[in-house]
Amino acid sequence: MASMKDVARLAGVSVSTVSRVISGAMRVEEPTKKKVEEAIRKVNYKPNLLAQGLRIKNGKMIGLIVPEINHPSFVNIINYTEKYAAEKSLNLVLCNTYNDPEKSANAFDQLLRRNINGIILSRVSDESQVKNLISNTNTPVIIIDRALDHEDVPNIILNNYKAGQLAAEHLIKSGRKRIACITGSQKIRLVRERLNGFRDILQKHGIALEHKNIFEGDFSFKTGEQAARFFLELNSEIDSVWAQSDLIAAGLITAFQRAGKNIPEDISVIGMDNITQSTMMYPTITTIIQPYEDMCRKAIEVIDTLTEDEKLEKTNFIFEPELIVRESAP
Amino acid sequence: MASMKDVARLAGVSVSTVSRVISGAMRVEEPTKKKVEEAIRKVNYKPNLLAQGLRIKNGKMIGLIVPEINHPSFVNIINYTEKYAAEKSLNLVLCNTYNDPEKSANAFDQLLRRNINGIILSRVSDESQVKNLISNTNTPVIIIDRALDHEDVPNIILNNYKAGQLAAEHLIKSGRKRIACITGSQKIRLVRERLNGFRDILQKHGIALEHKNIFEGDFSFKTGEQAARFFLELNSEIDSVWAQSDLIAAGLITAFQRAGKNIPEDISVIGMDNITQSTMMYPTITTIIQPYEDMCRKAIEVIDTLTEDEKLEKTNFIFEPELIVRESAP
DNA sequence: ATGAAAGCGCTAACAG
DNA sequence: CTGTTAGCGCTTTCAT
Repeated sequence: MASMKDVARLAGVSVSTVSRVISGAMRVEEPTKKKVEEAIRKVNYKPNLLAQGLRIKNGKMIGLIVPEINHPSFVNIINYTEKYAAEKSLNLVLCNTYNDPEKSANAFDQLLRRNINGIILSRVSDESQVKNLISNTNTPVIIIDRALDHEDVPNIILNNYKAGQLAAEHLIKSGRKRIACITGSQKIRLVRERLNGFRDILQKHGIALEHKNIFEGDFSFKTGEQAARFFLELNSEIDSVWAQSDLIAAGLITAFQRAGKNIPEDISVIGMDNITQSTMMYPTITTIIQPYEDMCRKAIEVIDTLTEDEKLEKTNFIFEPELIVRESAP
Repeated sequence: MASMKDVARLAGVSVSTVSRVISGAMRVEEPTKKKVEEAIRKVNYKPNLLAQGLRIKNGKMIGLIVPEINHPSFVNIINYTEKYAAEKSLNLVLCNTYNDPEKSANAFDQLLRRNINGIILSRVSDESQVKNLISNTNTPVIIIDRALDHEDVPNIILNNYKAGQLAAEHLIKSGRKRIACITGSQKIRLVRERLNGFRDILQKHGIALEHKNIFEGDFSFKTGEQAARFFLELNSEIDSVWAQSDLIAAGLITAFQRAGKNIPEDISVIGMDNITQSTMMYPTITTIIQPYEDMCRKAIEVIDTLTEDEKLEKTNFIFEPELIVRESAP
């Protein structure tokens, strides 16, 4: 790869002149500019990003740390983060932590050592540890998809209470009465918020969300299967379920079908996340959209303004969910 | 972030000494070594990777270029590539091209400008363009999941002919006679190879793969739906199908179910790829495994030995597929 | 065994 | 407007 020196020699100017025509910031005489540009073209010169990054302390990359790659929600986040990073000519470096605090710390370190522009943390599991990592640096860090009680750290989250409300309203509107809910771990704040929104709307319509109709698991397909088995064995008379993730919903639906139930006739199911898979089933899954694309765009945007040393007017960004009606709960 | 200079000052030695104790290559007196190590710990020093990368011309990263992120096969590749890269302390930088040649070229450039250790290209669409990109550099480039007729470029591929054979053998063994196949674009070599393997085995058992029972599309869910509609309208009497991707298989199955067909009783379906989703359906999809994990591990391994300036004994790595029997074709 | 000095490729004063 | 110089943080001769 050609370096700036090569270009300078070929154009008969100094490296600083080359640097100037590239940056475009300072004025350069037309003729010299032309010479330099031609030399650049001739040797197909592209500035070395490591040298540049070292010098200006800006690696032109953004780091994305997720606990799991092969999971539809994170795939969305990865996809959109890459998209909007690329739009700003930032490369995406992707780190998987497998929920392991040591791997998280490592990833964090590695990124900082690359003069990274900013780090996006997705679904961090251990709140205290994150605080530790973050406090050691002034590199922009932003949390997406899970709120953190920590001033200064920008949070990009969904209005999860509203999500629960949307689900409940739809079930009620379609005449369902014996309603169940399958949640992720209730240690997670957003899980409780979703549940509260769901319960409040039901209550408002005089329907109680019975304790035995709340099944707590994680956001996985397996949880959906387990929940279905649980309700079947209980001979529970539920006529509808809200699953707090589409993966849970998929697990539920297939397990119910296997047991001979018809979805949505016997039991209607609403999911959440609008993962790609939710349109690739029979029935397709009625779900609540998380506007991942908007959220990721905002994340990149925030990092960008923070990189320019500008202040952020606010540090919490809340996005609104939306219901999509499909076959599993018409 | 503390720099080497800070450590040196604190330990009362020169930067070169610090560098030496870190690299561990050269001998350093015990006492000085101790002092340096303590200083490192005290300021929590970590070498800056840009400076290091610039100096030794080794960015300690590997680049992965895919045409699409939100696709189960690529998710697998991303996942495993990250895993084995991380094991060697290499960061993964992920680039999405959307099958756009210009974006591909850009991604390629950006990576090279980062003194990247190696580039993994997945499912490149335009062969000629890739050759162009590759010939301009001596950075290791390896192609995964699609063969390229280009000496010097290591290829990591599946034995696709064998995959077709496995599918055919299973359908025949389970007594199916009126057999169909849904393929990706037959411009792609691996598609033709799969088809050949499939056809050859059928022929060997005296079963013809009729032309009207071959449906050509792409590897998508939509193709599966279209194919199902095609066979239904034709009132075709097929009793089994091999879909060249699980996504196609999923499209087929749901579309057939919607039309009242039972899978596998009426029509049995084999897919390919073993995507996560294939176990999350009812019925679960019988499929052909691509050993993505092994393939990605090999990719990293190849880049690693090429980075060490060692020669490669061979440049083509062929992996063997495996049949997994599940519900859709017992 | 250790330090001084050069240089990776770039940017940013500072002169002129 | 342009060239010279210093320096980002590191590794690697080259001396000692």
